[in-house]
Amino acid sequence: MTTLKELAKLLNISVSTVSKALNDSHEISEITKRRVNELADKLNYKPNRIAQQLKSNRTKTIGVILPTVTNPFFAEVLHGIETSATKHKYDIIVCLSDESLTKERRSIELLSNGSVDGFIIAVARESQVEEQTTHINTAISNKIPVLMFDRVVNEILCDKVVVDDFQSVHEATEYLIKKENRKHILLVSNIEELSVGKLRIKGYQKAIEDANLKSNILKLSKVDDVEKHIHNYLKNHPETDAIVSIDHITGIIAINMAKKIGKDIPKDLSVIGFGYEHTQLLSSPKISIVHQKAYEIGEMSIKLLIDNLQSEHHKIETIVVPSELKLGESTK
Amino acid sequence: MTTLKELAKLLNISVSTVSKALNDSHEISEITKRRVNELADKLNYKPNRIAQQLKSNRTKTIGVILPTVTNPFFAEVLHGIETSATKHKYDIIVCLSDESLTKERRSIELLSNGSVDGFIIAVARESQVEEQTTHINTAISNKIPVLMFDRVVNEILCDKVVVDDFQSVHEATEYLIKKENRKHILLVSNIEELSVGKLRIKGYQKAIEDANLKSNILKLSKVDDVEKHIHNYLKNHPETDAIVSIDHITGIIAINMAKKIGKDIPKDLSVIGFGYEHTQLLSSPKISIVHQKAYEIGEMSIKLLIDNLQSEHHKIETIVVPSELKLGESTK
DNA sequence: TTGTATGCGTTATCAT
DNA sequence: ATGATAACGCATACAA
Repeated sequence: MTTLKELAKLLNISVSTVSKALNDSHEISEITKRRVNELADKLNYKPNRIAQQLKSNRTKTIGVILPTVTNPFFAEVLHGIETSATKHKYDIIVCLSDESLTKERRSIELLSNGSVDGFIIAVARESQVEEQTTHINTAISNKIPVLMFDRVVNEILCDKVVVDDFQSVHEATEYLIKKENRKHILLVSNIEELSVGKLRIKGYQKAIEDANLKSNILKLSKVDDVEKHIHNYLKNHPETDAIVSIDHITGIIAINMAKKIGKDIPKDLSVIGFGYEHTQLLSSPKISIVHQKAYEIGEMSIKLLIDNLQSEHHKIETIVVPSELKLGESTK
Repeated sequence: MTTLKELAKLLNISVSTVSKALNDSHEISEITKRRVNELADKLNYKPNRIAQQLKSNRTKTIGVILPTVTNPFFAEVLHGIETSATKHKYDIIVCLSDESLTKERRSIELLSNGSVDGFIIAVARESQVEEQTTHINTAISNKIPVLMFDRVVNEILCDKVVVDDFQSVHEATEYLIKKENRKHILLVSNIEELSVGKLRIKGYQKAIEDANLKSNILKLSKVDDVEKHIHNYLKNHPETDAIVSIDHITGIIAINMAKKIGKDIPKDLSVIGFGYEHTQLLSSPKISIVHQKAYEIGEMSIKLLIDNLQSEHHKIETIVVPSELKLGESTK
């Protein structure tokens, strides 16, 4: 890689003159500027980023810590983060916690040595369930700003970007009750132990209670055979006339199982799930979804964190990104 | 952040002594080592990574450039990359090209200033279609090693990790012909312009020709209404008794459309698609898939690239990661 | 207008 | 066993 020193030697001028010329300083004559720039172009000179970082004590890099990236929600958030970061001339270092507290903690510690200017985190399932989050506070007290999204720890004071979990499921459930006159609405969930899962369930329960209906919740742990459980439930509860899935997969399975049993969707049974971009393509009839604005969540996260990094007096805030009920063909 | 200088001042010794003590140099007495380490622990000292990078002229960071991360294949490859990189004590900077040549080129240029020690790239659709890949060669000639995976440019000499695209589809097609005695096999594709798509189609054609059958290919461009096209094809070609999908989405749609028409799967019609982890959950009956070892591809990519970075005389090679035909319930 | 000197934090070489 | 000094590449305060 070409350095300032090399350019200076070739041009028989000093390093600082070269530096100033390249930065278009008013101190330097137009003629030297041209000489310098021409040679720099010719040798494809690029200022060494590491040296700039050391000098400025800022990396213009953000550490992004995600539980997983195979879940399309986090993948799409990452998309938003990457695009927005690039626009602001920031790089991102990505770490995956695999839902493990240990990996999450290690990643934060490893990057807390000047590698990044700030963190964007969605807390690992394990960290959230066990309420072990001191490592996040450590980063903050080390003056490394943190922004949390989606999976949030209320006790930690930092910027947050969240989805309207309660509101969106409440709305979806109310839609089924009021617009479709459904009476026996099942909620299926495989994420009830997460903060977001709890909020979504509460949204469902509120709508159910307000309508004096009975709450029916089918909790499916990871290892369970989801297909079978849903199938059996529908067999044993033929009165079920609507299903709300609070994740991006069980809704599709529910549609498949209902069809198998002979239910007509949406005549006999409505289904609303969660989803993103291509989720609706994957079922027939096309599933109705609560569409989380994952990309926007990523965008907002970067925007807020960078404001924190660059503004003199940044004010901590929590932004709620509203979801959108996107009706497909699995509702009337 | 605590620095060597601060430790030195507090202990009334020189910076170099502190540095050597922390690096457990034999030159330093046990007693000073202990004094230094104790204070370092107390103040939570961590060597500044940026300074180390400048000094050593190595970042221990790899630039990963992906076309997208919402495609579960690339998401899972990224998972493998991240896990393996962490194991080798490397960080990854992730850039998404969004299938755009311009973005891909810009990302490479931006990171070719000392930010990373090497690149892992899956070429953007646009770069591959337009055969514009000089930016990749530029990186290589700048002495920044490059590894390409999945979407590969044959003309560029560098390490490669690829899937057995030809072989896997050939095998799947042969399975349908020989084991299931299928005679009218349709191939559906929305990626025929990619190198991988072309290879997969060739694998299909070879098997078809060898069996003296007729080749039927349904090419679906991105914007098309995939559901409708598949539906119409099946209506107009009722003799169709098997479908091979060479992506991770049209196979599921095909199953749904076939059921809609009244076909019994797998009695009347077999379906084999491409897929990963949870793809099989999404259809009923569970789809049979060519399972690409995406995680392993990521792992191998890191391993090979790091070998290139660290070994004295690395030998350029191409590794083929074999896929696995994973039968579900959509085949007999 | 140009050049010299200094420092960012670390490590390595060379005294003492 | 410890310390002084230089160097990585860049940017800037200060000197000429």
